[in-house]
Amino acid sequence: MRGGEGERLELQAKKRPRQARAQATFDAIVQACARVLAEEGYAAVTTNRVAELAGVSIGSLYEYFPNKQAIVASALARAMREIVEEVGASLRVAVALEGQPRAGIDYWMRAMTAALEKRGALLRVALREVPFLWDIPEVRDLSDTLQHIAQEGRKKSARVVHFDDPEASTYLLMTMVWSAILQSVLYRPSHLSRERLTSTLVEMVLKLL
Amino acid sequence: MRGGEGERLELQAKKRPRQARAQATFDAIVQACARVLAEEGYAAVTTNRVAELAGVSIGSLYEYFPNKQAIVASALARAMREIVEEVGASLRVAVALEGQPRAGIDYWMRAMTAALEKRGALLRVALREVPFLWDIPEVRDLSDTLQHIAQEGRKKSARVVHFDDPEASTYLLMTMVWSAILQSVLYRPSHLSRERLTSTLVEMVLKLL
DNA sequence: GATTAATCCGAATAAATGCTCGGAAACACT
DNA sequence: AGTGTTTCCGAGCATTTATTCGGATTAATC
Repeated sequence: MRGGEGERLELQAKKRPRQARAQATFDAIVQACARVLAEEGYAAVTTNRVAELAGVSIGSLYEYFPNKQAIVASALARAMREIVEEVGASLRVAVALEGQPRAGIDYWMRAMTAALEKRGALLRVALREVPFLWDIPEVRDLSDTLQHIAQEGRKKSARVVHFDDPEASTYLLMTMVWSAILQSVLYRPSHLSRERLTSTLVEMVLKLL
Repeated sequence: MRGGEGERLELQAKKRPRQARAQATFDAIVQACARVLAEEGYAAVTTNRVAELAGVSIGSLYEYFPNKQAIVASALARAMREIVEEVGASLRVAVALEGQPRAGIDYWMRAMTAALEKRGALLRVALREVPFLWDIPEVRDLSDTLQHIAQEGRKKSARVVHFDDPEASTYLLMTMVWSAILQSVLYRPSHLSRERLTSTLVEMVLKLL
């Protein structure tokens, strides 16, 4: 019942399922946890609720996870890996559109938006309510991973950021774009449509390159 | 003991302290709560802990607050009001520096950074761990308030954002700057100094105006 | 078919903690 | 000093909920 400070939490899954049946319950648990998180919030994630929704017994949870946090961590780590994969793939497409910078940037912005939008509810809860979020390796590394992706794109592209400090400006550009998209997904500003924001964002990025 | 979904939480203080003695305990409670939040995290905020640190009895807490959440809400609302005030004040200074846009932007960026930095630990916990954060009016309105401040600055200044959609681009610019600063305060990227980031940020903003 | 290992079950346990309530103490006002 | 109001106290109640454990059930292996 501790929170998110001193204690070292065990966030790894306990044991690998060996039989197919076991793999199914393992997945059911992780998936059920993700659903409760997204639909009911972190406070609703009780071990009993997750077990119930997964259709397994409470005892089975502790067969594969050392504690509640490890279940949540598994669910969130999975989502992060998916996001990184989608964002990375979209960058490769964008770079392939070398000839038309606007089209490339546009595609990339929209892909990032889609990747976050698809998991909006989950991300909202994760970022706002999960106390040990930043103890999850996949989350902690996300920022750096995105930086790598951005650097990679810059190197392969003809366009370059031309400011005094290329590293700092690349970092900032990526951070700003990512934050703006995330913000609009999480906060859902009512007076400005997503479409309007995206196209304006593309303009701004082009101007900064 | 509920979390952050369906239930309507009472986040207002219960009753106003009438005597000076009472005002002192009221303040002590709010301040103690802020300290526990910033130094030990939300999970450490138990009614007993706050009472202890405030040097009052547990019973006294419930004299002025209907529940635990109201105490946390009071502490955070106070911080938000202070931030808005500081950011607003710094904008007025920046606008007064009309002649030198670079100096004005620079001053403003640094003031925002300072305002957030000063409350870094508190903000980190608030944004990452407090489940009902967005039910607090002062927090919910923060984004809009910042938008107003930005619009105000734009109107009073000679420089204008020149993109197809002035409203969207102003919104995005403010969001991006705010997010980037907040991000760097919360995340503390080790490989890039605060100074480096700030000056680059100033460059970028100038380029977008 | 017998034996071993993996998986699943769920009532019971144990601990944490938000909050109440009856009464004592301090204060304001006459 | 007397009276009513405000403030303060803190042991105890009530509830929630993470986790255990002994044993039943099913699958793999010989």
